[in-house]
Amino acid sequence: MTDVDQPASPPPARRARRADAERNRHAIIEAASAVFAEQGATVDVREIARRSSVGMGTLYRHFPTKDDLLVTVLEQEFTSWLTNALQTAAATEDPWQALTGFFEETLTHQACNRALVESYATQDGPSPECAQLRESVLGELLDRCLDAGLLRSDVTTADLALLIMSLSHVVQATGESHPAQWRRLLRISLDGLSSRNTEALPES
Amino acid sequence: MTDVDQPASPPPARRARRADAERNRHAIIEAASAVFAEQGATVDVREIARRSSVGMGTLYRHFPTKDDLLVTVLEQEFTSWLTNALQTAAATEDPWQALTGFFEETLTHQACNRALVESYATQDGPSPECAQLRESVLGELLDRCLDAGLLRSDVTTADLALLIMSLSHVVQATGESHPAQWRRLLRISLDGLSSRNTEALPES
Amino acid sequence: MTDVDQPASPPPARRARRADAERNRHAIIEAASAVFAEQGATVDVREIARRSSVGMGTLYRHFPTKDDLLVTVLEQEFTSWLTNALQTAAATEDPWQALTGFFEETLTHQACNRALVESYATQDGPSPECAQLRESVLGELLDRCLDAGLLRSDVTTADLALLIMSLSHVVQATGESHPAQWRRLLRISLDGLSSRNTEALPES
Amino acid sequence: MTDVDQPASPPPARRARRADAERNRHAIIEAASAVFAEQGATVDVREIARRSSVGMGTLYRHFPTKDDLLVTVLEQEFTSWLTNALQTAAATEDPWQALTGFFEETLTHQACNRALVESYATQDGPSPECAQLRESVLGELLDRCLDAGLLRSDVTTADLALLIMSLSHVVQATGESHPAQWRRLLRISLDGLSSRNTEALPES
DNA sequence: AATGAATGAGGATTCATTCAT
DNA sequence: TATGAATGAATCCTCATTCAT
Repeated sequence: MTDVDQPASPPPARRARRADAERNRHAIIEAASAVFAEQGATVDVREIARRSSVGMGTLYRHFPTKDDLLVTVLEQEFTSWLTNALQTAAATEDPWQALTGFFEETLTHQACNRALVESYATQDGPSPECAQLRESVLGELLDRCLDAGLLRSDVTTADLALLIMSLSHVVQATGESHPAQWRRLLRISLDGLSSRNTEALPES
Repeated sequence: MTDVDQPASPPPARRARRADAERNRHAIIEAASAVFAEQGATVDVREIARRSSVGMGTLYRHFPTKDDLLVTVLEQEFTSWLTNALQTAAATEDPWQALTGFFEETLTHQACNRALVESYATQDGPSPECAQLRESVLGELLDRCLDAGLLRSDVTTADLALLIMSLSHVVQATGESHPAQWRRLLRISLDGLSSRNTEALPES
Repeated sequence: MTDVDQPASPPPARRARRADAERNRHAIIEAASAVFAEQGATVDVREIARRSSVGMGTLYRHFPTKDDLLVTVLEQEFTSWLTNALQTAAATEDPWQALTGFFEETLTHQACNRALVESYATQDGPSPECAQLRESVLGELLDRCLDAGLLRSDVTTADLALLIMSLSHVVQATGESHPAQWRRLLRISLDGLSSRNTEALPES
Repeated sequence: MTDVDQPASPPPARRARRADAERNRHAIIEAASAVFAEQGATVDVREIARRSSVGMGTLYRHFPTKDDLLVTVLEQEFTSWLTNALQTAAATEDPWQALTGFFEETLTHQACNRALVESYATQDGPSPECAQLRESVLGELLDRCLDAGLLRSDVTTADLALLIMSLSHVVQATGESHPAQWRRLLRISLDGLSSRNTEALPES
């Protein structure tokens, strides 16, 4: 009776293989994530293979190109970042606090990720999906603040995105030597966004 | 006495060599400056040799390392930038105008210089001398504004330097697609610096 | 006795396995045949596995080496070619017609088979059996023509075999751009074989 | 008096360098020629570098691509082959003898050159210039024979070119084991070309 | 002092074959 | 027995730097 609907006790070999491969894939992404973060996007692919204890062939089976791997890693980092941020923001009642917290957390996290920050240079995110997700997160945060009259009325999500990008570079540059310095810049920027400033921003 | 004013008929070979060498050095720096600006610090050294119409040997005689050349170029760009900025600032009566003008000009100029902006990532200037020079320029601008009560009283030159760095990245990233976007960020940042914001900045 | 005609309700696993294996083997050969023909002997083995819907392991269980597979495919193609040719020839009364028909058909068929034509480069057939079979087919055709006094008396089967080989390369090289060109060369060669030419061929 | 117009006794360094580089270039081509001939176009570039006692960089300085090197080698071999053939043909009074001799020599030479023969598979010569040159040599030989009424009147240079190609493969395949066999095929083909055969060739 | 050719260690990617499930 | 993931040596090409002339 209790066995009804229970899938076959010894899981099919197919599954097992898949699980192993999936584990490898994860190991690769994990290693790549770490290595890219530490050394930037120019690292030797072999370093990633080594760290994930995987042969070159395996790596290239999962990611046909170094760049594919990089994009995958960045997408994942982006997504997890934004997903977390969304939850945290949703859990925060005060709109201003939500916005501030989002910046704090974002910058704290991206501090030591070279590849992530590098990626800002060429695009505005690793993929359209990520850009879209970021757009919606920023839109949410922005709207709440705007509705509460806390921000200049003409601030856009693009402004916020660029703010993150530029402050990320600050975090990266000062991280080791002056780990707290970027918070001053953040404060300055946030103060500049506040509705206390009434003059219109220039057209983009 | 008799030698005075005698331009030796066969001009001293030494001097000629020197002049030649100096000309070469200049050509290399000029070319490197352009190439680094266009393509970033990763360009092939041969491209620089080609553009300066100089052999590799000559290039390496003047600059024992690619990095030496890069540093020299950056130093020069830094210096000329800051020197000009100093003059312009001195010629501007209004302290606030001096500060904003400085940012405007700086960012406009560095927009298309990839290597220069890249260089912010690793250090806060190519050399201590440059850092010192920047320090004094920023100090000058800052002090005038502080004296006039235009800025938050706890803003530092380090803050200003990082602001330039962060906005430079914005300029670089948006330059092609949205050439005017960075001015919005600049306005936001400057507003955030103004003494209208009374709260103290966090300790660095 | 009682067992006769009884299709054992649970069909013997052994036999089923065998049948499956045989089916796989066929699928592999079929796919390999197509792929080798299209792309030559250098194709990735994975392409063959893919096209035969079989895993790499299965493929390598049946053929321990890529080359084994290639040889098997070539043997089969050789055999079927020669078997057909033998039948056609037997059904053709006129000896000369039989010979020319053989060449026509052979070359038409091998036109698009890259691996087959490539294979001529290294050996004179994929296996001794094939060589033997070809020998007998060519011998048959040759003898009938010789008996009828249609060919130079010192033409050998080796000559005919090499003629096929050489014309196959022509077919391959001109197939796409000048699909009819090889028939000119064939005519020339056949005319050169005819007994109209009385001079002896050089010793090999 | 005798010194007038004499270039500077010690040849300028520039020349020396050039000469050395030229020597290297020649060494590379020589080595590549040998290696390609022996092992075909798929050899490792390093083997060529090794045999020419040159670093990889030097090789790639002279030939930006493995294929460039191959093409250069083939062009050179083609050109020298055809140039020689042209001279020999011009020195041969009898048109038929000229044609025969051309085939003999050509096939004897290309016997052991794998890459050269391979090259026929994809194109009809390494470059348009070579094709043109071959066209003119073959045209010359052909016309003389046609004028003398020795060949079928509808034989074309394209027929001759394909004949060379196809017989080259024969030479290659039989070279080691039956070094004289190809001459039989050659004789057969030439006999097939002779005006003794009056039937028209099929349209191409 | 100038030239530019030479060097060779890397770096990304492929593919025949093996092996755990 | 079938599967397809894993392996890693091999391959083409680049580029900072050195060196003979």
